[in-house]
Amino acid sequence: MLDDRKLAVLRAIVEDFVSTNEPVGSKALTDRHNLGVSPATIRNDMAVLEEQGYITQPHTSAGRVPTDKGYRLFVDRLSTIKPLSVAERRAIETFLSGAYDLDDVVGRTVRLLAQLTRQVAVVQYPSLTRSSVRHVELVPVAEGRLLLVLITNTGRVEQRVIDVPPHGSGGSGGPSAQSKPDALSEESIGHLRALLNTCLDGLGLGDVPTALVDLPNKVTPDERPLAAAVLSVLLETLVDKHEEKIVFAGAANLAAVDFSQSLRDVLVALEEQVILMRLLGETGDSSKVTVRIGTENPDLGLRSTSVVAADYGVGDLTLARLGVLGPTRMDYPSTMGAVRAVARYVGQILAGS
Amino acid sequence: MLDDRKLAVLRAIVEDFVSTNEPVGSKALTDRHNLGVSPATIRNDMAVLEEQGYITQPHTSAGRVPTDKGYRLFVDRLSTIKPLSVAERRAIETFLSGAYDLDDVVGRTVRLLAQLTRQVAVVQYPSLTRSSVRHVELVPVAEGRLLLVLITNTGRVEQRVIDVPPHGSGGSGGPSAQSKPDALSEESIGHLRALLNTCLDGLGLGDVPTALVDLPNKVTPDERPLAAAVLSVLLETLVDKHEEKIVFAGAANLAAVDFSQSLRDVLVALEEQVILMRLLGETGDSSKVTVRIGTENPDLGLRSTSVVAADYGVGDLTLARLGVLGPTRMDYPSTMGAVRAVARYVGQILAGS
DNA sequence: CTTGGCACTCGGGAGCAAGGAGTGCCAGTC
DNA sequence: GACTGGCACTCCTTGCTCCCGAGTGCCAAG
Repeated sequence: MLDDRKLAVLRAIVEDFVSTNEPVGSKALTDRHNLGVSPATIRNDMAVLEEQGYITQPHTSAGRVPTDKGYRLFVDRLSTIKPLSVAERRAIETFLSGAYDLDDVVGRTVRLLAQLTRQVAVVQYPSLTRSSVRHVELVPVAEGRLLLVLITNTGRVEQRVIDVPPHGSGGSGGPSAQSKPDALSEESIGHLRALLNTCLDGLGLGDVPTALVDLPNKVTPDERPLAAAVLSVLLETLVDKHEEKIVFAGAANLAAVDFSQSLRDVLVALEEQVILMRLLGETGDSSKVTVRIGTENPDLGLRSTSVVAADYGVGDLTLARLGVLGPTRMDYPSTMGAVRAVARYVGQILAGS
Repeated sequence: MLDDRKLAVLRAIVEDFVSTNEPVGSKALTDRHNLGVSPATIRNDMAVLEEQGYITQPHTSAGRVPTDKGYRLFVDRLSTIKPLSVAERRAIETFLSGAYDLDDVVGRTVRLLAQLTRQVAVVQYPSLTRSSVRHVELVPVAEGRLLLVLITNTGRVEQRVIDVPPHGSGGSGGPSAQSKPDALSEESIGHLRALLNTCLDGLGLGDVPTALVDLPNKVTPDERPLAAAVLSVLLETLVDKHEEKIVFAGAANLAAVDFSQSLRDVLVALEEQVILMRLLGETGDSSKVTVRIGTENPDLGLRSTSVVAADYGVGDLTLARLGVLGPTRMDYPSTMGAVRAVARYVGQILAGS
């Protein structure tokens, strides 16, 4: 259906259009690529490509522009991911290895990716649900107040304040709870802390609720209100934070491209966590870069943008996704190379810290 | 120099131009405001205002537009801050009181302010240097690794990983350090934790370094490497985090305004922490809303934007600044009202948690 | 199947005229 | 002396036509 030369023509059209941002005509094609045939022949090929929906012309008497379908074919069959230069790799490595906590890793990653691709970068925080408990800490901060700190193996630290009722109030408090004036004694807290850590150490966050159902039965009646309060906040933390955090950088790069009128839509999408999540898409084949082109995106306002994304994680464990958002008219091979490289390095950094 | 009527004319010009975004002429003025005089009189007044530099005309035969100087006079003498409606106040209160940690407070605040003003909101995280230590926690997370958690009275939580050399290595290690196989025993950590907390509790962060200079002398020789490692990381944390974090939201609102060509400059500024810091400006009179108009801004790319900012804090203590960035053609009274209100509520929320 | 030639189609830019908004100025009035 | 109506003037904006050029589609010939 499409012989080799027609594919070569399509590839040439995509490459030329990406670099010049102008509809490309048959003459320009034969000039810039030595295809060995005359413009007239190219015209015939282009007519076929247009009929099949791979290219289109903005108006009669203008050159051709790839359609989403054309870009798709280009990405799938006509191009290979372009690896980064040695200098770029080294820059990534040194830049990322200077980070000292998770916020910093994510922040540096997103800025790096934006600068590397000259587009908008998006990075999702490592998922809570896929990581496991490394440590739980309880810290008294004031009268009747505790701070719960949850540390995961991915370096994420969650903190929440717990209000502990003075004593006797609440639902299931036994009569003996009133015998002691203060249930927040150092011993009670220490006991509970030890208990939590032995119960939960190394456990996946998804398994925490089941592991803790009978926690109140494992403590003395005195400590029961405290345990109940801690338990409820802990579970709440796991649920609340399930909605994952996501950040972006490089919005200024959008202004460089000519985004017709939809720039506003893109900015709106960037500020809506939910939309961004959907854009990055589901976790796919690990270590595979995925591309969503134009109308393949779930969002209506982003009809003319593409998303290049990949999973990242440590070892076999996928933690989250990161990617790049730009115009459909994008240098896919380079962008895919940058995304893949950054995803790998982030995994390494997270594994090392 | 400028009689009352001329001031009224200037006020009317600013108000009309803000709402219509079109140069305003003498006819339109007499139609929309009953100034009690004819267009011809207004024209004379406008000629004077223009001569003095308060207004200008884009081209002959167009209406007048306020200059930065004109806006300045308007803000300083011709307008009063417009308080929010009851419904708006209530919305702020309920929206902010749902927050559960500092990140969430700041995140909600910036989104709220952006939505309220329909512009770009900027919020600086509460300054570390101005807050005080509420608690220090040490948590062993792995062989030879500790997590240091620093909790401040403003709800900020800083965490850093500490690598503790196994034993004997490092500079000042005495020979006796080798007698014990593991300096990270529970007792050592507990001891150091207690020591840190008694030394630092309630101390301003700026005073931490001096309070800790002789920490190594207060512990047993065994614990000295540990203490030194913790100390150095703690001090480093205070220094590093001095460069304060700042976030923005509402970039999509920029697309609504017609920002000539400088949209890119604005986006660049928003992504540069340093520039944003400078824009918000120095802490001024507490509880006073400050306005920077157009060229009064330090940044060249923001010649046509204004910044409305205010301090926020708990009680008399100023913690940081927040504000709004928009075109010079902005509804100053309403924006100032929103900024002031949000700053107050954030203070209350921070005081309560 | 490829090629050169040729007529055709549009979009974009230049040039021009009409329309309109707004000003500045002047002489007259209260 | 301050305000007002009138009037000429400026210059932006809009709509229009015309022309040019890039690029195509088709056809007949190699």
